[in-house]
Amino acid sequence: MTAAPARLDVRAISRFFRALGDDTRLRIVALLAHGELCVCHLQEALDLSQPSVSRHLAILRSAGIVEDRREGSWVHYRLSTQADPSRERQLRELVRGFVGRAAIRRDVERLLRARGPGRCRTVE
Amino acid sequence: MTAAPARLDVRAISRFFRALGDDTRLRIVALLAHGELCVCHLQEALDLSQPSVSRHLAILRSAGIVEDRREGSWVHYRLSTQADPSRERQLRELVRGFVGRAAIRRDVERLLRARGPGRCRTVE
DNA sequence: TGACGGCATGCGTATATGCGTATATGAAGA
DNA sequence: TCTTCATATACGCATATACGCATGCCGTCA
Repeated sequence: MTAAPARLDVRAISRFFRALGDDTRLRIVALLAHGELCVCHLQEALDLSQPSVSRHLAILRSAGIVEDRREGSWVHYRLSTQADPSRERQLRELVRGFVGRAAIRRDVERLLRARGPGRCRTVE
Repeated sequence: MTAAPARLDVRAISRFFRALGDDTRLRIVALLAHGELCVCHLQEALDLSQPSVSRHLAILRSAGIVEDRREGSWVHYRLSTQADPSRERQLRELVRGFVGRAAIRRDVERLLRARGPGRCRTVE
């Protein structure tokens, strides 16, 4: 009945899309579509500075697109399940459009070459 | 084989999402989900200045989300069919999440109250 | 406890974006 | 042609965002 929730509704949706409206963050989502990754792996796959990766992850997190999980020194990020079914479908559709595509193949190759699908530096 | 198309690919997708990452533009998409509308109707439904509406429409147009059609003095906008099937599903999913929701009901009411579903000022 | 590593954040700067005002464009009519 | 109306765009300003650099925080381990 009130107008407040409607506006908040739109704002949450626009924030969702705005978070996805950036090349780097799309590449992050594409990488996380392959599974959980720690920040250091993302950093190497994306070939970006650590603060840059961290901030992009913060934006994705505040938009509810990713979740983090601490394990020792490392923080692992993964795509989070969307509470709103519509947004869940949006995200799945995006991921579906990415996986296997050439768009971010280079990132995935760099990821695998640098570290492999295992854990962080401890594995070496 | 080249890296260029991949990067362009990501850029086109990010531009698509960035265009949707704004409250006003989401409201426009929601209104256009009901059918074709001219700029003056959008302006009244959104209660925004004419240049503002025009600029947002230009952004949506350059992102390939809307198309325009000139009819006399008026320009009618409608949601455009996406060439990429994934983006087509994205857009449909967004629209589906909007229609009938409270989020933009106020806009639609204002639209109908001001002009009705017919043509522009000529009808008066 | 002190050193180190992984990650987050504060800060300054460059750039991008949104909005209001004024103006240009383009079509229709007097 | 001159005017008017609908729409688009140029410009200036305020704000938001992205990035590099430095630093802070918090775990682990010696």
